[in-house]
Amino acid sequence: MDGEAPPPSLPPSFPTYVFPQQDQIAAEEIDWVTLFSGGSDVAQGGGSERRPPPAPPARDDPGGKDENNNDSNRVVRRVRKAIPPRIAFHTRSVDDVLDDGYKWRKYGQKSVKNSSHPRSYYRCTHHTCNVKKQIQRLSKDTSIVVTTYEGIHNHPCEKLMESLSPLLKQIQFLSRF
DNA sequence: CGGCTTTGACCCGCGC
DNA sequence: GCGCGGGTCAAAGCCG
Repeated sequence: MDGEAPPPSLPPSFPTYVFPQQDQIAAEEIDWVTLFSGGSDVAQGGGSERRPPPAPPARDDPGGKDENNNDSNRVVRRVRKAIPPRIAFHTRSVDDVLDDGYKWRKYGQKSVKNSSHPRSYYRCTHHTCNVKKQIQRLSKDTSIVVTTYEGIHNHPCEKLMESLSPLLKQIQFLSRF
């Protein structure tokens, strides 16, 4: 498509954070109360918010690919509408994925209704971290990328620690005197 | 060779 | 009850 409008008077590599307006982001997309009241474990794996399966329906798997109770795995992963803390913001950038310092692994992509651009699903690669994020480009303004974070990281930012480690070492060294 | 992306299939929630 | 839309899984392929 050649109708790609370049960001107006903005360096292409410099993301600009645009706070969403009320009519652009649904209110429930930002659960500030849950967010600031330490509701991070909602998105963690150890939460008790898991769907209680009293009697999991014996789904017959046509593929028969589950040899070691894949059913139970699927049952466990289904979370009842727990509404984890979510932060959605708009970013003006030519890059779909903005580098926030964390490492993400893509686990899905889906075309959504009312949008010509697919929505991408990412998950934090840290073993103990369950944070997810969705990335979608606005159909109205293709220079705007909507990033929705779900959950809170329970580990330090790798890149941040990487850049800080020399400084920390120096501080430790100096603190011995 | 290990990690990541792609992509089709599957499952669930919700509205009608 | 049914269909639609959204979210996730997992196998296969790709790449450094």
